[in-house]
Amino acid sequence: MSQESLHPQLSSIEIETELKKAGLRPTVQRCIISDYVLNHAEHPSVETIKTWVDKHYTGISLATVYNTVHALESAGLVHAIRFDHSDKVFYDTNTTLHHHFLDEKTGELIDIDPDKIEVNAKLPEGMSINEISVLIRGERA
Amino acid sequence: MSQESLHPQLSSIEIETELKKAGLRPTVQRCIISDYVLNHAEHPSVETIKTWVDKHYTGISLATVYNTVHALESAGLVHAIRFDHSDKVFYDTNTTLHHHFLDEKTGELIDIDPDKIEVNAKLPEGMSINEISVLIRGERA
DNA sequence: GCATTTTTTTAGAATCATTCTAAACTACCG
DNA sequence: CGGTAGTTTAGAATGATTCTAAAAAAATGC
Ligand SMILES: [Mn+2]
Ligand SMILES: [Mn+2]
Ligand SMILES: [Zn+2]
Ligand SMILES: [Zn+2]
Repeated sequence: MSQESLHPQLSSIEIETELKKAGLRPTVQRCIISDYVLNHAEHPSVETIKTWVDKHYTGISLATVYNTVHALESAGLVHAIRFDHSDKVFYDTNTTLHHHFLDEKTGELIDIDPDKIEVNAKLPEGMSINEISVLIRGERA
Repeated sequence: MSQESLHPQLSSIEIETELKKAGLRPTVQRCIISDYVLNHAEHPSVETIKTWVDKHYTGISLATVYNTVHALESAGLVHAIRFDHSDKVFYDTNTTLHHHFLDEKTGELIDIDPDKIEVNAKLPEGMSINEISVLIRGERA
């Protein structure tokens, strides 16, 4: 199974649809940012997004990048995640439960399908589980 | 097995010893802060530490709290950790590999002994594992 | 002990990520 | 059109953290 199967990419047309569905006007800025975040990036930070946007377009403000990721988050299209190795927030396109592999050499963060990781927890009495997330640190050949 | 068994507490005397062993002078400020962090707190943030310190002593600066947790971190006596639910760094006294349970009601973060959680990962070719950490979100009765 | 040197502490400034504000702009609607 | 609501924007504000440079304390050497 390829990596992409975890991240079904939306076409540019579908971006507009998703934005509208979420009650957001598909403005030119939102479409550009959302297309990058939802279709082309993996776990980007706001800085990553802004850098990409600046390289490909002109005049999109940092405030709009923040506004847009917040809007996408409220719409449930991305999740905000944090890791020990950075003080930045990363945005995860994959909003279904999954795990992560952090390549400690490159800093790359890779999704791991939940059925690739089996977790068996014997918790103390009275602890109920809502969600389990696993972070594996390692290296890729 | 009690929670404490995961966090062998050092006596106040041992704090001085640990600081010296790490090449740090056991100054009064460092002893106070380190005793709180290593013996009495669990996963405190700098804010938590400063608040506690201010309540029990006078004239210890925020800069010294930062300096001290950084010194403890360099000495390997604590680990810095971050979670999705907060933009603050938390300091973990338990420097051996272990997992965490986050009580989503109270925000409390509880250590889970690694032999209470079994993880079985089938990673793609070429990914080697250095470390696995599990975060369980849920509620305590 | 006292002078010298080194380490530590400190207040406040600086930085960095993020959020807020308020004004300019754009889209939609009657 | 003209009004209204939604959006973008620059820059200010905030909050966590780091830096700076000077004062204080501790160690060292006579
Ligand atoms: Mn990034
Ligand atoms: Mn705290
Ligand atoms: Zn992911
Ligand atoms: Zn812990």
